[in-house]
Amino acid sequence: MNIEISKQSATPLYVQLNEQIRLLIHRGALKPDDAMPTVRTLAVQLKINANTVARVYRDLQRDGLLRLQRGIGTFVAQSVAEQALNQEDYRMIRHKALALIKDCNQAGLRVGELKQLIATLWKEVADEG
Amino acid sequence: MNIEISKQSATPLYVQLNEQIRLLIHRGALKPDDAMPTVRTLAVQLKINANTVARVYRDLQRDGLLRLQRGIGTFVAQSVAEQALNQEDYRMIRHKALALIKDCNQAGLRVGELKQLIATLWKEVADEG
Amino acid sequence: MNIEISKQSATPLYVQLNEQIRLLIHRGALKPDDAMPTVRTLAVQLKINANTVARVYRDLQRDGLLRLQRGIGTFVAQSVAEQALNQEDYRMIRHKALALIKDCNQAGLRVGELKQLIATLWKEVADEG
Amino acid sequence: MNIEISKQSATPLYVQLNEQIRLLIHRGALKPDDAMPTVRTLAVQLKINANTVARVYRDLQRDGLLRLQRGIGTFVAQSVAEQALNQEDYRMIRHKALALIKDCNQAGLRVGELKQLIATLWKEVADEG
DNA sequence: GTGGTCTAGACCACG
DNA sequence: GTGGTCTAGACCACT
Repeated sequence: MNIEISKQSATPLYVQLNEQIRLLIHRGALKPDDAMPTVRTLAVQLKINANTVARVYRDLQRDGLLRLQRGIGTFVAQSVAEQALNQEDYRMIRHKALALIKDCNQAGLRVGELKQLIATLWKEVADEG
Repeated sequence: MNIEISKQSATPLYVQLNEQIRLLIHRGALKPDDAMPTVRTLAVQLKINANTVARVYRDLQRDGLLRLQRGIGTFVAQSVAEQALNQEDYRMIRHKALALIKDCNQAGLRVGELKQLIATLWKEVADEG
Repeated sequence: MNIEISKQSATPLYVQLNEQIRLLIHRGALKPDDAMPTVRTLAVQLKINANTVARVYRDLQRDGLLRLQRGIGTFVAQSVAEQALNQEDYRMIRHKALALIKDCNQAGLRVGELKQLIATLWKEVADEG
Repeated sequence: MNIEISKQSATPLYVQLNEQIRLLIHRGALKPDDAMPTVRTLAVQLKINANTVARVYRDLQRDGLLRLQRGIGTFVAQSVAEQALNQEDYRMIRHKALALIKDCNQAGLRVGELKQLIATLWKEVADEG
């Protein structure tokens, strides 16, 4: 399932997990009607509490990305199909991100600074149009 | 001074501010012996509590990036000179980051997903080499 | 049979079904000795699990509204005759409820708020007299 | 503050509380920028757990009805002004609801049946247009 | 065994 | 002292 969570990060666990699943869905690694791991299974796997996983699943259901079925399980929603990137796009993004990361590493920037830079630039781009 | 903080972000204010100042120092926008705004000034400017700013200044002093002089003010440490990127490097990083952001925007990725991707890839790169 | 269940509702399925059948009985749509659909039939129709339907039938038998005859089927109890509203009364209640709902709709109240209001007022009325 | 919760109800506590606050806001009993009771205060008052209150506040913030300020408190959002019923409308709705409740009482309908009837009729009205 | 609600209580970020 | 996150664990609704 390839999900990883850092307990050290300043970013709350439930946000990390949320974004991670969103990404998996958007890049097509998770497809409509795919079964998600059960709440408890994923909790064990990530070594976090089941409530935290449940909260993320609930949030993602609210946003239309997952479908929770009591007594059955959790599935990727169908509405998600339109949002998926094509493999090409994702590979390019990943490639560029990797290059950027290597540059930062070499330049002595820490990951936090890069994230902060991205947050700032993202806002600039958004504000401009 | 060009510092911005988002109260909506899941990232704690003090982390955002910390990383932002680090970045300004590393990219050379803040140079050794430059005077930082006073705790209160910055607090007012960012509309956050002075304690939060003070905490960040303290943390950055502990890490050797700032120099607090009681009764006088706060200054960028001199030891910092070595860590500064040359303008060339920073401009390149910024440029690549902007391109990446535009790609993500076009592909429909949210800023959180990009940050998460970067966190994941950063970890991969670090673990490999 | 005209029974509908909402899987989205916060109200448990078994409560919804219970109340729905009670209402059908009280308003005279179901009369003494009428045959209820079999557990399985109703389960299929409502797209819920047969156990859930069975539980409701059992509860309603306990309350004297249904009569379960093993190997034959489920029937509306005869004792129920006394409780039936006359058609006049039911039509009036339905009419008033419809008017109320339209008002709420126009006023921008959501169904949950109306239900909550009714729960609150019902309690007030009960407590007073 | 006039909020009441029933621990017996089949409706989850957090839904009851959510709807109750929504109603107070819509009918104008809570106005923009009014301070809500603190999470812990309301929890004590209602004799429920603070997490449950916090969840409701969070949900209502997401829906734009409340504004949560860490370290300060919780306030009614300003965007809410447009949604408020005028007193006239609310009084009428309340009046009609009371009349309906009395009719049901007299006719021997239980509160659950009335709620179910309303849910059903509401859906009919919504589906028709 | 699946998701859902609720509790009690610890610890953190912020003012 | 305020809201926010996380845990551990109980009990419920549903399949």
